[in-house]
Amino acid sequence: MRIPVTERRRALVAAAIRVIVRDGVAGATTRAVVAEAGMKLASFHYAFDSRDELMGEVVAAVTEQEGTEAEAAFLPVAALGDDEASMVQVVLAGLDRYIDLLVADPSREQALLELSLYALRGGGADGSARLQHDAYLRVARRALKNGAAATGRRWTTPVEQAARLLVVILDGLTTTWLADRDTASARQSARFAAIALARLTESDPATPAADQPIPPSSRTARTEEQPA
Amino acid sequence: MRIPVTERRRALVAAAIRVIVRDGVAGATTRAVVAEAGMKLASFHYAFDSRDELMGEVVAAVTEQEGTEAEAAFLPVAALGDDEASMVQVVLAGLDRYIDLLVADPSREQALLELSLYALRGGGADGSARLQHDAYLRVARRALKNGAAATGRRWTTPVEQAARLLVVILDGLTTTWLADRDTASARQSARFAAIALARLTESDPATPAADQPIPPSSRTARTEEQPA
DNA sequence: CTCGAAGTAGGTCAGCCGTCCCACTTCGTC
DNA sequence: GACGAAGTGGGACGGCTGACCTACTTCGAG
Repeated sequence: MRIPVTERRRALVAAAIRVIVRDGVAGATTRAVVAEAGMKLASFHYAFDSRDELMGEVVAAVTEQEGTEAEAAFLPVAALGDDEASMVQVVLAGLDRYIDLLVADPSREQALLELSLYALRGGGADGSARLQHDAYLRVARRALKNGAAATGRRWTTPVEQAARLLVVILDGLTTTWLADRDTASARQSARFAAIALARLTESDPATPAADQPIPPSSRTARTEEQPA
Repeated sequence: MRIPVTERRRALVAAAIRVIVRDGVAGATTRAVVAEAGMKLASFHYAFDSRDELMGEVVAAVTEQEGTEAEAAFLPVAALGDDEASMVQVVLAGLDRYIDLLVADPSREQALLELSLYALRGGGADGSARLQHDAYLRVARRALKNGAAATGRRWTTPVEQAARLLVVILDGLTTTWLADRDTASARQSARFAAIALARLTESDPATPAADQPIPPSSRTARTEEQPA
């Protein structure tokens, strides 16, 4: 089969991610990756100079796709009232949606963690671990801004700090759930975290509703979509 | 040199931990470990049946020693008043002390994370990852109980839930700081977390002070020991 | 002193790793 | 249809891995 280099690189990165999810970073040998991609070993070194180069692209690709997924988990918040309880619901809905993702595909999140540690140990020569973290921070900041806007509230603390706290919570929820697989407890922890985050907001007198005016009482809860 | 097997095992486990801290789990080959321990390869297979057996003991040893360290970080809390602010100080002092540990020896905490993921992937045939997590939970529960007792407060939420939240926070602080190395932000996150945890307590009318009666106003703050 | 057990030394084994290489085929271009 | 470039095939390389094996030394008990 004749495949242009660009597409072959893409296919190899995708195959590498699949292997890493299945067997871990240590299992992602050049042979395992090309086998997963249905290629020959020579094709690998035709598309990439080295395994490290492949892993670098893997980290980048995974970071990007994780960012968009996390964004999807946190973005679709229905506008609610501007009381603190509504803010709790908004944050909790996002956290619960993230836990859904985590429970649905645990080995994926574990692979992400392994990749972070790999990047941290200088695997990605540049500070790719830092880039990964920054991407999460950016998503968290946007999500928190949107959440506040949707409930007509504002942050009483710099959004950067709140966003970092959200990342801390997300990371903690992940590693802890991976260790004990206790979904109910994870949701309980998420509830506490949501309350804590919501307390960092107050009703915003300037913008009582979101940008576009929304009937303030019609669309209510509906955050109970039987999580597990 | 003639060394009894038991002690040789201990020495090899210690050497393995040192290698893992320095080069990661992947770098902990049998040869690297025996070189670190100043032994010959044959001595390794005389003391251990396989590398997996070694790694099992490494995980167990690290779990235990981490537990005692975390306990040391959280235990020495001076008794304070029974208001919420005091409770915040107590929790924050523990978190700050943990961050001190983290900043002082980052590669150690990273090694711990790598070992967790290794154990998670069935490296430790039994659920050794679960055991690790349970050990942390136990320490967290004890620390929170002591903290409440020292300030004459009680938990309005089951201590198990609060302890799990503390573990979530600890894990999150660790992974996040490892990614961005932003100590000031980490302490800021810890402050939010401490406030959130302290809110889960209330003044306990039954025991206005700790077990031993302590002058309720004399010893105050002293939690500002210039952290970093 | 003797003798078996405990521990040591050094070499060897098959297997997997990343990387490289050269002969081959397929393609686009003139 | 010729020809150089782009891409493929299969094998080979040295190096490192975990594991093993046999000869040797040292110890403690009798």
